[in-house]
Amino acid sequence: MHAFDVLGDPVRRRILELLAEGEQTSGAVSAVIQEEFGISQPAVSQHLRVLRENGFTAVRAEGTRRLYSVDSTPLREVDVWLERFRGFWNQRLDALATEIARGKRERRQGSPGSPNAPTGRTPTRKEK
Amino acid sequence: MHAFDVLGDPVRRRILELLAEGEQTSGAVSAVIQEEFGISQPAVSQHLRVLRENGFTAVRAEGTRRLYSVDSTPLREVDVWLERFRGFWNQRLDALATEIARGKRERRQGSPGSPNAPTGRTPTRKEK
DNA sequence: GACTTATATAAGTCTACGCTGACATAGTGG
DNA sequence: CCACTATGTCAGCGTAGACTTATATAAGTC
Repeated sequence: MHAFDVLGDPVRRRILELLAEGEQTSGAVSAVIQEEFGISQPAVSQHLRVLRENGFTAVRAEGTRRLYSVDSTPLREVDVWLERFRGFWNQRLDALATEIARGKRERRQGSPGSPNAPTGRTPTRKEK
Repeated sequence: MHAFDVLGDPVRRRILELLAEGEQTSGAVSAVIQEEFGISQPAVSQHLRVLRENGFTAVRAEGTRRLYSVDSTPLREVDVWLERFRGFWNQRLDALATEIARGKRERRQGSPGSPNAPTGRTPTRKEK
């Protein structure tokens, strides 16, 4: 299974965002996700299992609790996949700089269209 | 719709890989995808539409043909999302360097486990 | 106009996946 | 031992999305 297949779900992405901030109990993760996405504890647990089984998280027991931490190794796969597109970004930035320089020289045109601002936070399923 | 939602499908990822190599006709893309994934022309066309409508590709007409090119802007969203995990990669590399140095000093241990090699090419749905 | 090629769209089918409620298992403390 | 908390697992359900076949539309040729 490819990393993108795992990350194709907004709940799992959100879980990883939460774990990126630091190790957390299953219950704490579940509380946030239940609140944000309006799904049940077993649903969250299933997502945790997908992440665990695909290497995105590590888990250790502490009494009755399970503490989950992120394992970012599989995310390298995403980064590697992105590599083929990074050249395009640089080209577009170069083109934009050229356009701005031309705009300053000519002093007649309106401002160029601003690039898309990426989403700051993953939208919840409720918002879709 | 988040970029990861679009990229959560292996066909769409493969299409983008093909387009990253250069502009192509719908038909050419379709031929490769049909061969690799064993799906029909309309199925490929539907995926192209998802990509188009979510800004991942640009299309221009040339006679009866449609030429598709990649627009990598939405992929920035993926890159930004990845940002929070990059620190972890560096930590692991630092830890690995330390481990190797320790290994050389002690001269008694086997070689440390090698990191996961990322997949070179996206697996096809047939292979799953 | 009739025909061809190119490919997008429409309408219907099917199943994988994400969900649920119930409950099993593990651990703790009195 | 019992009651409780924590959370993973089970079994079943519903639907979103990926698929199909049929065909509409666009462009070009003779």
